[in-house]
Amino acid sequence: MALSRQQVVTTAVDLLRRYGLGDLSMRRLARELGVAPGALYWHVANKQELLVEVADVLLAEIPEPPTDRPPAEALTGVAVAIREALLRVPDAADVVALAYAVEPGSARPFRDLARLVHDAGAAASERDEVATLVLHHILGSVAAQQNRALVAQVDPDLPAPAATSDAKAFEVGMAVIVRGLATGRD
Amino acid sequence: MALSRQQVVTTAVDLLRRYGLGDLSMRRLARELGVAPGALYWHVANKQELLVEVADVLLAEIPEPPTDRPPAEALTGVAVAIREALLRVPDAADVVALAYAVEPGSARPFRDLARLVHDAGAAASERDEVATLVLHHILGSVAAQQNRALVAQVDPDLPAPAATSDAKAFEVGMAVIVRGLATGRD
DNA sequence: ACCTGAACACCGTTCAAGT
DNA sequence: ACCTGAACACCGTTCAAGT
Repeated sequence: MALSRQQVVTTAVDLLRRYGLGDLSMRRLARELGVAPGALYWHVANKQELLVEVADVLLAEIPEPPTDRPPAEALTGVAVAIREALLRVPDAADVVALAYAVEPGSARPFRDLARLVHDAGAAASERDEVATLVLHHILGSVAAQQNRALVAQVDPDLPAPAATSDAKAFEVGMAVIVRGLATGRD
Repeated sequence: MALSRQQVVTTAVDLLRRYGLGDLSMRRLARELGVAPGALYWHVANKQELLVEVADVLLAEIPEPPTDRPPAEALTGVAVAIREALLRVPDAADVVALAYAVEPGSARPFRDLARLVHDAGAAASERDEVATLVLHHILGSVAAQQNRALVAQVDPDLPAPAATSDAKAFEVGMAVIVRGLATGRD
């Protein structure tokens, strides 16, 4: 049966999940699908477009935030949930950052962030800016942890990964943001 | 005369500044230096090590913060200065993020950030965590703006770059952080 | 409509051999 | 000590030609 765009994207996500961005090449993907490399370009314009599609799949899998908690707590909750979801996929931070450059704010988790930032007390005029700050904190935290793991594979004379202290550091940052929000309310 | 490690790094920085990360290949660098690709590997272990060296050069060029301003203002000042310095070099955010994974907190501008975060009222126990938050905000902001410019080259049917609104958004984020810091003081 | 074969113009890295 | 030549195992993308 004929190859489909869906199939290409799904297999790409699978490859990313299993081996990381370094092994997600158009040629490797074609091999995985039992097809010549050129065939992919009938379904997808180029690799960048494919990666945006991959990022959309990853973001769509992030659970929606519960609605029964106070706003500040809920905001930290989604931020942590997004962070943990991305941490599970190798190089997810890089892939999502690229997608975010192409279509900023279009993914659902971003819109969740913006809404909760507003509920947590931000002025309407600052909603998107603060949501972006939270997003940068998430992506930066995930990228740092994932890149550190990647570097440690090659260069094993570095400080231990210490994932729990990364999580702690992330929450300290979120607490500062939440406090800054509440203070800004008028 | 023989090639030196310094020369390799300096030429790499030059290539990055002029053409971006996409044209900073070991082979292109060797050509620029009038040498065979293999020669580079006598001076540098691999490309990753070279990029860390390149990042160190970029960070070393960032001016030191003035000491005559109130701490909160000085903190925002360095953050803006680091952001502007990195914005001038294509793909600087990616390069610095990689270096940060290898040697977190070793570069001088990072230490400046941590010191000013402390002066601005953070508990000593939260100093590095908040400095990291500021760093993520800087790198995220720079990466978003630079990747957006890069994408616009290929895909010219997107919203205009709007660099000034990026700068505004960055300062809104810094204001939230600074407020969150002051509130946390005891 | 969908895919293959083959090419084009590249990569990072290694390593025997030269000077 | 420092570098070349040549190779190894790859890339992303294009495009005539096939079915």
